[in-house]
Amino acid sequence: MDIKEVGRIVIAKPVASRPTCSSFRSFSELLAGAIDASPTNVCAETAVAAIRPKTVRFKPMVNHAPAGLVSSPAEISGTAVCNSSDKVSKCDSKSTVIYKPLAKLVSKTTVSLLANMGNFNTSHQQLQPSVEASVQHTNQDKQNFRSQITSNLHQNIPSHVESNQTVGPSKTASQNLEEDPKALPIIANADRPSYDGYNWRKYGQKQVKGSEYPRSYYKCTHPNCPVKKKVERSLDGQIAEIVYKGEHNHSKPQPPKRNSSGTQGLGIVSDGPGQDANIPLWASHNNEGNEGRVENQNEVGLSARLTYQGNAPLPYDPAPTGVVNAGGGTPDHSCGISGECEEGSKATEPEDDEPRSKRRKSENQSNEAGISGEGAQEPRIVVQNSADTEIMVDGFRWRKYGQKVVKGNPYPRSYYRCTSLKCNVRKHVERASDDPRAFVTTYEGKHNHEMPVRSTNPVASETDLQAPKSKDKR
DNA sequence: TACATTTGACCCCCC
DNA sequence: TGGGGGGTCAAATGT
Repeated sequence: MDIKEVGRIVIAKPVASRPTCSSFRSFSELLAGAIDASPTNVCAETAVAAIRPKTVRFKPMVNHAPAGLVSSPAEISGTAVCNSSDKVSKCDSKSTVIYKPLAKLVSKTTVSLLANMGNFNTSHQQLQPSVEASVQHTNQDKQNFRSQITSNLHQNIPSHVESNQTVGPSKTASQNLEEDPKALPIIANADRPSYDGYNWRKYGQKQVKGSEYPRSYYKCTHPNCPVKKKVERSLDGQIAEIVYKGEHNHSKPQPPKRNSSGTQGLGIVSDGPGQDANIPLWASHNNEGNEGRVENQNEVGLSARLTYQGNAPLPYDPAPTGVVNAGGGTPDHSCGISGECEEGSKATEPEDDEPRSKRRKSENQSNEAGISGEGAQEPRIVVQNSADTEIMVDGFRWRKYGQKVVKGNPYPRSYYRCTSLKCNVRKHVERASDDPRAFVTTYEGKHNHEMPVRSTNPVASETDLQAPKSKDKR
């Protein structure tokens, strides 16, 4: 334990003063002692990094995937110990800290998210397996809902990795870690892929009326790409809604390629630029920049939603089944993850490209509120396809147990419940009555379990997740 | 030094 | 037509 303590100190405070402790041994030694099983070499390297007096920024550390995610001292403390290859599960994303000795901006939300992500593997060694798994999974998903897989292979790759429970991300998704690009180390260089697979630059933030939290505005960093998105947070600081505007005129940025060592590409930057946001990649794999609305449940119990304004279908959230087939902008979205193509066809309608920014938002909000109210009433549900629909969205598995046309909305509302035992979380998804392009998902309850698939944890972009900053910053 | 983020101010749209 | 609010710009600031 002592050793552990020592290691903690070193990592957390890579200051020159540290060596004063007479009892200190070299970091590598300590590590070696603490971790018998782990390869000494690795430890040594880690130690060096930790001790390095100067602050090492996350960006460079692309290889250490979850690095940015963890910043809490506790996590940090675990880093040294965790490097042992055998203790992957325990180490999780903590190792990240090593690269970020300094306290970085991590919102409470992020912290909680991270906590939820406890299982998320952090060290690249550990990650590698899971990452690959994720990638494979991703590819599979793609195949499931994409016809143009070949051309777009890169698009989904980042998604899963990123996808960690964000928000919410959320970034939510969030991812979740979508929000603070800075905190989200991986892949966060010039290109900061968010959970939706694209790179965003924040160009504005504004306090919106009626919202306690600021709305963040992002632009796709791809040259000449007109796509923008705005991320809103709910009262609890979680990403509540992400609205995309415009269509990407390019494919998703090539995700960092993982070399044989599997070090690269581990990082997932939440949209937020993350942060954004936070919508989990998995949820947005198909989010090819189009407009539509998706939602991400970064935080359990959170009612977050993702909206696309424009032609684009909403690929990522299977719930809005209709989205997938939307003929609009992105032709490549064949069927949703859930494979509910049929439903999609029902719900799908030709969508205009006309951006409806401002008004749309307020309208959607009102719709959402209305929806929530109805949901509470437990409307009679007509069960359809109850057996065949088990989908994974936002990192959780959902089973569709009903669909119903509710009053005031010509579009059917689909009801889903979490497939996890003992979990009573439910959600329903429907198109906004006044805007078929918008999907509103309402969650009820909180998950009492972790995400079934770690690799898909949404990571919210740090930026979006951050608590509203006071203007005194300057 | 370069780049990203922050944030006050301005512009535009809708009611 | 004016006011309010959302969206964007761009200088300042941070990393």
